[in-house]
Amino acid sequence: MTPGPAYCAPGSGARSRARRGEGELLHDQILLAAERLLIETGDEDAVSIRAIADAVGVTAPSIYLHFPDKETLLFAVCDRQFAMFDEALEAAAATTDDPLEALERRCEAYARFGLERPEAYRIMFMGRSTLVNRHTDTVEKAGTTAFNHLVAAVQRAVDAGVLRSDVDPVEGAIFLWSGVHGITSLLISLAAFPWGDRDALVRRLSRLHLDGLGATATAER
Amino acid sequence: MTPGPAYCAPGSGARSRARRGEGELLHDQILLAAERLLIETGDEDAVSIRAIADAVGVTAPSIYLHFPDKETLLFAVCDRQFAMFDEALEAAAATTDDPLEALERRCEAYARFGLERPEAYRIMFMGRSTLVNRHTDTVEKAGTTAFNHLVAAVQRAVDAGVLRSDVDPVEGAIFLWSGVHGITSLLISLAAFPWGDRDALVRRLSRLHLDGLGATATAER
DNA sequence: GACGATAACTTACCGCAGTTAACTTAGCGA
DNA sequence: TCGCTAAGTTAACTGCGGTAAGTTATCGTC
Repeated sequence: MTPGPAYCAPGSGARSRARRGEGELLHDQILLAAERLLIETGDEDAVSIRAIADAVGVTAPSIYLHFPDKETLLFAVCDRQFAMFDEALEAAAATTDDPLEALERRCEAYARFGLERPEAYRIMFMGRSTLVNRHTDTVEKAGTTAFNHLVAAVQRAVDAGVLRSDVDPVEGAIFLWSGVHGITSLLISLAAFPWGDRDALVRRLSRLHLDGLGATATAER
Repeated sequence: MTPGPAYCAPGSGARSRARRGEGELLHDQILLAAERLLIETGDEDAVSIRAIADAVGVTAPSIYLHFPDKETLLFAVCDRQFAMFDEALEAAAATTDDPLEALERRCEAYARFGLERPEAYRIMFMGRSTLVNRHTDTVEKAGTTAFNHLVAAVQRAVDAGVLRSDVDPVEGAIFLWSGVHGITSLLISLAAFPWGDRDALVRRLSRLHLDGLGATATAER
């Protein structure tokens, strides 16, 4: 919004032209530089083509040898950041045998992920639909596997009799997803609201969501 | 993102300079034109200072006689769009005497509002926190009253014995808010996801949320 | 070991964006 | 009628995403 000197780092300078057949090197360096800029500034707008090029030590048009446009580049950066998304959720769920506890830990891991990479999360899941739609492949890659895993996890909880037996696993998954996305998204955007302890809030809300699906208290609770 | 001719309408042309003391006229015309652009294009980026100025029939710098910068102008537009937000939720809740039903209708009205004004909703509740924070006054004006009303509504439901008695009204309100925001936000951003019938989905999810707060089935259910 | 094809860039430029400074014009009171 | 000043305009700045055309350096080949 506000103009002004956006990139100050005079470029690491050192970069020399890649050898023949190694043009893809720049591709990766661009991705890394853009990722670093996005994380450090926490501001999508600060990640300009020129800033990225400068950080890599190359001129702006060179970016377009490897990415068709800035949008695609940004989504590619987010794709990298989401690479471990599903794995993180699966890993969190795998830390317990209780299918209900597993769902809770999945929710907590989801929120943690979003809050650790707020700009990537915003770009992927909180953008204009016209923009997000233009990169359905990337967004689906980030979300579909995790969503299917969530559906399966809900199914397991239903099968185990710790959720109401009439819960449709897909609807239950949408319910949990929208719930945990809701709090993650609000925490990202309305950081100034008096949320109190974020982790505790996420835990309590996750538990309330599971209650909505008829969560049965298990022995150790 | 993609450059190109952003505003085609050659301006209604007709506008003539305001009389002395009536400079505020332009202020309102700018707001209205910006609002119209935002709604018609459904694209925040299409609402450029030049496009607004052109629509009003004035030159770009004139905008700055009435708004310090584009951000403030955009939030002022959203403020206008949110003017009826709380009223809409209160009106929806007032259509029933059942405090539980009232909460459901409140949730449905919330989602309906967000889906009817997606860009305003996105700017207010789904933006970068740094940006949203710069306009806390506007965002708080839009949200605080409605939130307090929600807290009171939860309290009434608890008092009526249709929600679990140990539900903290503030936490319950945050739970409902994040839940309905979650689905609203996802419907806005991930329009391509196979949600099925949106209204029905919102209703079912709202009901599930209330179940999470221990909603007791009332007679007519 | 010169040579030329071509991969890997750079230079120069376009139009649009938000914003500012300086200038002009029109209305009103004295 | 004069001059103050509110209500604008003109011209310009910098930075942005993106393109077209030119350059340079590396490589296989003769």
